[in-house]
Amino acid sequence: MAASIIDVARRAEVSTATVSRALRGLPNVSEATRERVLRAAEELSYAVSPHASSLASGRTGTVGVILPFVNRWFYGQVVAGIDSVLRANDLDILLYNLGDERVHERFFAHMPLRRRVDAVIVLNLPLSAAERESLVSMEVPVAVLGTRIPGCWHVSIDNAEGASTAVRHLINLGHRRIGMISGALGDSRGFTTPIVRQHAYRTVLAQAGIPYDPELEAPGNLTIDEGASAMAQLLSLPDPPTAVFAESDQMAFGALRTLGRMGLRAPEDVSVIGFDNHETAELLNLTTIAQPVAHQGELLAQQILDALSGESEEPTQVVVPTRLVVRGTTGAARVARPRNPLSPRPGPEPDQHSRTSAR
Amino acid sequence: MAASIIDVARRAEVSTATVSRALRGLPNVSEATRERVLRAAEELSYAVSPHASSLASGRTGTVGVILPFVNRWFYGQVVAGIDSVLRANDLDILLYNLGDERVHERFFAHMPLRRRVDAVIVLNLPLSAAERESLVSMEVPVAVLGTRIPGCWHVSIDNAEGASTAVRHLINLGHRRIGMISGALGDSRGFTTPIVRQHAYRTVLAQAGIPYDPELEAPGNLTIDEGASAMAQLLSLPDPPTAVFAESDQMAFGALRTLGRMGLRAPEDVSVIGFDNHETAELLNLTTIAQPVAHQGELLAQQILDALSGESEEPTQVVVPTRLVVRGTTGAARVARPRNPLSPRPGPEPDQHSRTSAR
DNA sequence: TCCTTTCATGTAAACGATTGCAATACCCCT
DNA sequence: AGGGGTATTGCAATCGTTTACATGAAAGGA
Repeated sequence: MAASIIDVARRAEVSTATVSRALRGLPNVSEATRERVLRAAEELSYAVSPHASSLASGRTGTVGVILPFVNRWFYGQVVAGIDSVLRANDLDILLYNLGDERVHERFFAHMPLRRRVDAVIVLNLPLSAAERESLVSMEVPVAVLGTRIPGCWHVSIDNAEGASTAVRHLINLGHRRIGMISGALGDSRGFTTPIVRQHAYRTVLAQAGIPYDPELEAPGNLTIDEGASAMAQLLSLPDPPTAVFAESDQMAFGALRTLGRMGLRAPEDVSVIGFDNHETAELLNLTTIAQPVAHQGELLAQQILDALSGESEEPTQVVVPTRLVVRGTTGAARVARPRNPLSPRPGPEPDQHSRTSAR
Repeated sequence: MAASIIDVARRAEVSTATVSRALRGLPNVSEATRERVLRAAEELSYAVSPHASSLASGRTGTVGVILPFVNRWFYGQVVAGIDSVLRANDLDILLYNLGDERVHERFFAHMPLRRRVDAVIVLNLPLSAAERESLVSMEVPVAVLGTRIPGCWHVSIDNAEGASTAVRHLINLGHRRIGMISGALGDSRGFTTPIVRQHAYRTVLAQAGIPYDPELEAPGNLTIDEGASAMAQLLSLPDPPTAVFAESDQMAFGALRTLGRMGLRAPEDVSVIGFDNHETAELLNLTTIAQPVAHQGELLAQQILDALSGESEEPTQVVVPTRLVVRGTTGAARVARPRNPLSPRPGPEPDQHSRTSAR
């Protein structure tokens, strides 16, 4: 059916070895021969069998990408970034969506990527120690987005810095009662990113001398709907926040929806800041912490290329900067104004801690 | 390094043939032997080499998915749908993003999927006749979303029906001057979906006796930004539309943004209806035509499974229904109201054509 | 008892490349 | 003319399975 290397060899009147060399542009093939082979291959519309090639050479020309969601904006962007640089180097993408817990378990039980890919890219997946172990035991370069794994390449943003900036932005606007919609998941799987951001939130508040109130932290699970209910929960507090930091834009969108449905406005009634700079953030005029999403994908892919080409390079770790994008949903705290139409409360006294931000 | 089938055979004291049969659950293996083999494989933590297996058997356990964008909501949803059913049947996904024109060309020049996948799923890609040809010449089942290709499996929505419903909705609300933001691309590649929807728009207008005005059709290229400028263009007409049908929600979002920035409101000043029921549509309260996106992915994958299992089934073609979702961005035409606060213009005289909708 | 089935297993030939090594041819020096 | 490189090319082993076919044993029937 499809022509094999033997057919090409016969037609070009050389051995299969020469065909192989000629086709892959290896040296030590005379120009005349190479042309003859190329022509023969062309005439037979020959294409190498990737499986045979992989079997013989050990290389697969494929990179496995494992991630928790394919249908979320963030991951789509990252994959697009990965794809663009991998494709340019003729590497294919084998996609593994491990969102479902059982799929996740099966994946690590059988390791279907074993001998199947030249490298692996892991996007933001919470992995147990044993799972990390089996990942590195595949003996191929692994690049990880988000969490750091010893021996693996690594790309991430500075989540602590980004979250701190967000909270500081609110504090600088005069807010003292600052809520947070966290991405801590209901299920047991531990994404680390939300935790880091949450920690930064607490730290910055503490630095500003604002007492910690666990009621101000509502879990949102990173979705619009959950963000909406989290906001509803926060607003139902006896002393609701005047500003809210949502750990993701999606949750911030939900928060804005709740606000709208309750007849409240941002930033007049409640300031809202998100995280990601989702494509819709501009549309909704959401203040947020921007991170270069697709670019992180490109960086991961580039690391893979480095690992694959460079003989014995050490894994690098790159941290890309975040950026505060001020739009319309954050504004000065109402306390700063003479009249305080909503939910009057005792203004907390400035305390003894140092404070860097202006009031 | 990694154990091979020979190691397992040795340890279980059988031949590799028996190992192969035992491991794949083929009949004609005694229970005792099967257990022995399973144990040996377990102890060596043996995993079959997919490449060797593919080479020998001809099956790859992989399905190629080719699409024009990975980072757009629609495609993410579809891929998620595909993934869920393919994964459940232990088929892997090889992702090909052919958004870039040069990548597209290279793809069809080299056919890198040839002998590499058991089936192909094509998402909404505009293909030339020659390209369709090379696709079917791969001799594997092909399932296509959107356009119909002879000999291929097919899933789509009824675009004409959906678009007609959208336009009829506006007409029923009393609108006579109805603009359209079309997805017709600037570049030469011909996605068929936008064209079908555009055609339906014209047809329904004609049926309602509304004269055709090419100025009311603005190209939007399916993005938020382009949708925004298309809306700006429509609003700058001497006689701007009172309602706009955007061929995609993304473009509708852009349209809403333009409206907002110009101080206009939907539906009071201009009614807007989109298409897709994008996750953000609910957030923005956008009236739209809903289509089951992820479900279409599942259907495509299911077709592939049918094609792969069923011996000689004929390709099926399934059309899934769309649904009008009325939200807050469409409302009765202003003309129906006594006062007309914005952009007064010469009310077009009722013309001689038949008219079904109330004024 | 002998012949025919049926079942379990082994043998060895694909599958379609890559690649280390050997072999040849050619060139340049001395 | 002879010797040592160097650039081309071919040979054949190898990668790790699957599978058609052969073999042999056990079982069943007449």
